[in-house]
Formats: sequence, C-alpha cells, structure tokens
Amino acid sequence: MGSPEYIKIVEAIKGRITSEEIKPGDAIQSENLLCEEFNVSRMTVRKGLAVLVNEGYIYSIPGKGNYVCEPNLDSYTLHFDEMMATDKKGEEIRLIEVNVVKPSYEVGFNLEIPENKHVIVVKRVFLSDGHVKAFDVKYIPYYRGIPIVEKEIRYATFPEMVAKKNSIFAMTKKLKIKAIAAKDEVSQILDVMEGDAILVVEQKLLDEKDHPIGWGSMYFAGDDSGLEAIASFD
Amino acid sequence: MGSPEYIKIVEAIKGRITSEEIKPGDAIQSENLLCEEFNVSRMTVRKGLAVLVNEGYIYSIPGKGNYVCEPNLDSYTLHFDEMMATDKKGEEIRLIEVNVVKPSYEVGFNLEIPENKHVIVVKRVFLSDGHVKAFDVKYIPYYRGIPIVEKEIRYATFPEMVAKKNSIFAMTKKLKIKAIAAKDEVSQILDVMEGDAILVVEQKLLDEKDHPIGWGSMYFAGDDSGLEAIASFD
DNA sequence: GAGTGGTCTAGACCACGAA
DNA sequence: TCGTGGTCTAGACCACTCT
Repeated sequence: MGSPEYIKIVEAIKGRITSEEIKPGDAIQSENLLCEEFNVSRMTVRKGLAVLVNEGYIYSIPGKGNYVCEPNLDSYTLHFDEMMATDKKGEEIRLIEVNVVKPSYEVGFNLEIPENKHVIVVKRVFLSDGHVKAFDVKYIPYYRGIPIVEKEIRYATFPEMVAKKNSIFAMTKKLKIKAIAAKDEVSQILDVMEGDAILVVEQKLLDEKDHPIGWGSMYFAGDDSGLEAIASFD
Repeated sequence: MGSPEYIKIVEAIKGRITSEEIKPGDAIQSENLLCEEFNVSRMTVRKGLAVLVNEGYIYSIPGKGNYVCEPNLDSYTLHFDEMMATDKKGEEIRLIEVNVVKPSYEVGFNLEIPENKHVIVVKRVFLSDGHVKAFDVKYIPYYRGIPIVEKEIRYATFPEMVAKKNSIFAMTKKLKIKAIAAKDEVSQILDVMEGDAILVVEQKLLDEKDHPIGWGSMYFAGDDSGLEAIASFD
C-alpha cells in the first residue's frame, strides 16, 4: 500500500474499534507503544490519532491516555437551503412581497426588537409546473439605507439576504422543524385546505453576539416534500 | 496570552476571514511566510492550518496553496433520538407490540428483503402526563436466534435495537422528515382526529455495505413538538 | 528550477495523573 | 517519580504546480 503511515495507523485502529476488539471507554495503547508497533515517530502516531479524534472515534485525556468514544447515536447532518426547492426544471420562484413594516408581536419577540422598530418582510412562493410547492416568509430588522434589490432577493438564501450587514462567517443559524395545520395566509397561498398538514422549517440567524439578525419560516405543502439528514460523528 | 502558538495562528487567520480581510477563494500566505510572520516552525503553522481545515474555514491544494472556503450556507447538525421524547418528568414509554411478522410491501421494500422473510416489529408510545406525545414503529429483519428482551427494547434507541447484530460504529443512519395527515393506526394511537398534522421522522439504518438493517418511523402529535438543528461547518 | 503543500523524523520541554 | 499526552523545533525528502 502506498498510503501514508498515519493513514495505516488510522485504519488499523478503526478496525479494532469497529470489530469491537476495543470497546467504548477502553484505553488504546500509549503513543510510545504505538510508535514501536508501527515503527514510526511519535509525531506520525499523533497525526493518526488526531484524525481519529476529528472523526469522533477517540478522545484523549492529558496525562492519562487515549480512549474509545461512546458512539454518538443521535447526530445527523441536515442540508437545508431555500433554493433546494428549485432543483428541477419547470420550477420557478415568485417574489410576492417585499416591504418595510412594523413587526407583529411574534416577529418582534423573535428578532428581539421593540414594536416601533421596522422590519423588512420578504415573501416568496416556490412553484413547480404551476403548482405551489412552498411558501417562504422572512423578517430582517430594517436599518436606514439598506438597499432592497428585488432581483437579488428573489434567488437568495436567508443567510445571503442578511450578508450585506453581517459576515456570513460570523453567523449562527438555527432551525426548528414542525408540522402544523394549514390556516389563513398559509393555506391560501399554498392553495391547500385549512387543516392540511404542512411541514414548517423555522429559521433564525444570529450574529456573533447571539443577537437575532433574521427570523422566518418556510412552509412545504404535500406529503412528498420533506427533508433528509445523514448521520455524522462529532 | 498563555494559549499555544498554533491557536494564536488559528485565531489570527479566523479574524482575517470573518472581518473579510481575506475572502472566499483567496489564497492565504504560504506556510513558510506564516512561519516568519508568527516566528514558529512549519509544523506549528501546519497544526494551526489543520484546525482551520477541520473547522471548514480553509482548504489546501498541494503544490499551490491554502485557500479560504466558500461558506457552507446549508449545513446543520440535527440531534434526533427516540429517547429525546422522554426528557422531562411525568413521561413514560409503553411497549405496545413486539412481534415477528411478514413484511408489508412498504416494509419489505425499505428493508430490501423478500416477502417470505420475517421481520421484527416494535411499536412504542411515548406519554407525557397521560397524554400520547409520540408513536414509534420500527422494523428489523428477523434472524433465528435473536433474543427479544422486552425490557431492553422499551428504552432502546433504534441503533441500539440492531446493535446486537451490527457494530454501532459500522452503521450509517439516515432520516427523512415529513408532515403527514393523521389516519388509521397513527390517528388512533396518537388520539388525534383523522387529518391532523403529524410530524414524521422516518429512519433507516444501513450496514457497512449499505444494506438496510432497520427501518421505521416516529410520529409526533401536536404543534408544540418539533426538532431543532444548529448550523455546522463541514 | 523555484515554490508549494504533504509526510516524516528524532529529539526536546511542559503539565498532568497515578502510585 | 514515572508515564502520559500537548506543544514545538529544525531539519529532511517527496510530488506537485507554475513559469
């Protein structure tokens, strides 16, 4: 095998873990012993162990040793992005409202702003072959001088909408996923019966000080729309 | 500051990225220049860069340089686990069925097994102060000799149920999240009206060869139940 | 050929845990 | 006190890219 030494070490130890030769909570050999076993320097052993730490297989306690992790049974990676709803052909986004308004109680609460501070509201619908698939509503605190370029907003993801004011790198994002019964504006715009099951993805963006800089929801109609997530370590 | 040199390097470069001094796609100084700038050896610089690679800030191209990543706008970490539904007091899990049955078409399709091969079905309800909050149904291919210990199964997460046969470390897990209208068994067991909105988390477990080793769904009643996810890099 | 990142070595010193 | 992991150095050689 032409793979680097540290990769061989990673694979050897992974094998011992997945084959349950060593179990969660067990210590693995000390780094010096691994040096002897694989005939490499300590830095090479440590590089291999670093990979295993990153991938969630082991953790280390200074002064004691390296230990096999309890597997994370509950961690998943979810990809969500407003533009996911427009992958295929025959799909279209319509901007149905861009406005500066006073916040409702709910919006003010979630953006942590007083009632008299205005917010930008952006409402969009996502169509597939003429049928409404999703309805998206987003609120952003309004600052004087923000340019609202409709063309840019139409195809923007939520983080991109607020990126003018805040670096995308310094932003925290949170999702809440719920099922609700359609009513009022949501049922009208999605063109479904009141009471129909709707998947809601509520999104909140926070700046580096954990202050909200955006809040809103996307509503999906129909049993066929859904989200997918894949297990991940760490 | 008493922090290690490589952490100082990490923070310095992170600062240049979040302040947009260097932008996605830009190259950062070569490792040798960073050695001079921070007065450290190349291994120390590389250790810092490795951290930035792991955290999704930069990537490197051998023979060329290190570059700032386009930020991942759509990646979230979701924590899901059947036992999440039982955090608080006054909550209870009831095992309502454990059986060996022939698979329905849907179950056989998802587990990729023939009709004549049996499956174990596990049905549980999650109660909060006497009210049904969630209904969980899981299917596992049946192999002769599998012991079914009701006490263990009652409080087990799905990966734990199949862990007897397959190492938890060698398992892939996938989720699909949907909203459906309650009907039949789901509406009866959750004690809601037919047509009420239900959040469904469908789970599939795969072995190292991508063969299904478990499939099932958990149904959540009520607008208040939902899932949360937090943005993550990588 | 000069510069880049990727791998690796053989040492060193430190803070920490256990006996 | 001894072994452990955490940090760091000053070299080295390689494969690669660019000019």
